[in-house]
Amino acid sequence: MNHWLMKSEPEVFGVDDLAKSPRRTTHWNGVRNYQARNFMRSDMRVGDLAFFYHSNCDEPGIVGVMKVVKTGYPDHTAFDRNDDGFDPDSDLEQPRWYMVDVQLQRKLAQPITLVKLREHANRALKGLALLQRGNRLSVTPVSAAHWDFILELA
DNA sequence: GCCAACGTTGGC
DNA sequence: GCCAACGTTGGC
Repeated sequence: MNHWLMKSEPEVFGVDDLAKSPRRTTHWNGVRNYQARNFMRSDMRVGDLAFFYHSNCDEPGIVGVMKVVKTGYPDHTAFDRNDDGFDPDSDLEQPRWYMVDVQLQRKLAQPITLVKLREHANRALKGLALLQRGNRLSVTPVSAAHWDFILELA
């Protein structure tokens, strides 16, 4: 089983939105970066676990744990002219963008803030993609060791 | 294939 | 709102 970290801006779609979704499940649409897409399209498996990370907000950090419940399939919002993620170059026959379905397993009682994670950047969390200099990928892998360590911070 | 211009991300 | 980092675009 693989582990992941997936970013979302809480003002757009936060952990509370997921908690309120039917079956606490949503399709993770809107990823428009090839590397992040590749992770979703090719590497995510049903049963994989992912941290829900709030980005671009007052207190960036991990706020929940999700489970992948459906593997990669075409992101239909890329074909929606009225969607922010509309991509006129995406081809119905050969979709460019993919998404997965994720289900909220639990919302953390306390967020694990980016500040907190950074405290371990040079030791236990050395190499965590989220903490790499300049990293902007919205979907990144998390090693099993990092995953376990972060959960203990919760 | 190079690379300047441009747009986006996301922490601060 | 600022701006560093990075990805993409497109002219050459």
